[in-house]
Amino acid sequence: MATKDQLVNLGETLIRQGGADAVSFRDLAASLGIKSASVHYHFPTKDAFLASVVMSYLQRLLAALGPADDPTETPRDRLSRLTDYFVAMGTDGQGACPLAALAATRVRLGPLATSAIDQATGALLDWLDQALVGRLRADLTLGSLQGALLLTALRDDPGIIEAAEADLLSRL
Amino acid sequence: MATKDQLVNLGETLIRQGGADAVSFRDLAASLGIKSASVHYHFPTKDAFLASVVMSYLQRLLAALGPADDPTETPRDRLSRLTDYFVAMGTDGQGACPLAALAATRVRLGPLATSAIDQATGALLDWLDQALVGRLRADLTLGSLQGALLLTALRDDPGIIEAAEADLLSRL
DNA sequence: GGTTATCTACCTATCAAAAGGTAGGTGACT
DNA sequence: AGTCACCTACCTTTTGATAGGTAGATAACC
Repeated sequence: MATKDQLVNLGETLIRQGGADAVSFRDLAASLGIKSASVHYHFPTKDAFLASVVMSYLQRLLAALGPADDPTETPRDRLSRLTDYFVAMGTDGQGACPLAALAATRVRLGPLATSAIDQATGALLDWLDQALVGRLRADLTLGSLQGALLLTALRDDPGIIEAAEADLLSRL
Repeated sequence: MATKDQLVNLGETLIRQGGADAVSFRDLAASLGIKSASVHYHFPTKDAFLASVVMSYLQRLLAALGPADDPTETPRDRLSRLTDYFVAMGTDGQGACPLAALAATRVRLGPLATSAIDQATGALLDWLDQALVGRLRADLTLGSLQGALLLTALRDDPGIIEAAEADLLSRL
């Protein structure tokens, strides 16, 4: 895997566990056996790095979610792909959703990271809005998952995110 | 108001907006017109300060919630006091719940802050558990509110936390 | 083919800023 | 005399960032 991708993946893990300030260019570099100055070769600023992590996460998530308007699927089919993704995050013990972790420190983020988070959240809400066709509110659905995942990490209890999935699917 | 209380209140605001790393002893001191060394007079370490902020928040919240076992009240009466508190936080434009903001950076917190967060979350879940008498899951209820409040701050849309309140109350 | 230029992905060395924390002092009030 | 609530003055560590250099690969040119 290319160094750049390794940096992004490592960054996502660290962000999920401790937010934006849990990742430093020195720590990132040390984990890969390079120097911190070399990280600046791939990402000019930390702001740009955080934005890359967010966009990488968004791309992967959207790919896992698939189309939101496939007429052969039910809203439940589509929603379950999102909840499954969140359950997987709650089960791997690596913390909350990177979006939630960064959102909690939003005033400290630069313009690129802020914009990436807005874009990612918007894209996710748009997908949900289409996928649910009005059966549930997109924002409340996403909020329930984010909150449950946060509590899952805090209490170290994957049962919470699993229960959140069951609850949401039962309401469709 | 005593300096110590002013520090705690200011800290809570900053934490709600940007997490633990958004508050520095220097900034706190400057806001009150004192020096950073003087903050150490009131709180030996930052870890202790964060723990104080959490416990102060918990006390205030529990006082607003009142008893969870008053037989003259319905579960809805009790839950609405919690949701009202979250709606008020979502409306003041000062960010998410301090517990959520700190939980997102949990790996960077010291032992005192970590323990305070665990204690506060536990107390809140216990209260909810009693208040809801099994009608809703305490953890999912709290998670929904935390997630909705996070999204409210992120989207700058108080309508989200208000909808979360309405949704929860409608399920009782 | 051999020279030259450019690009890639790192390096060393260094900087300034911000952070938490400590030691010891000072004036005021009890 | 002693305590309270502050102060000055420092220290160390960590941080993001920059300047400039280098080995190797690739491409361009004659």
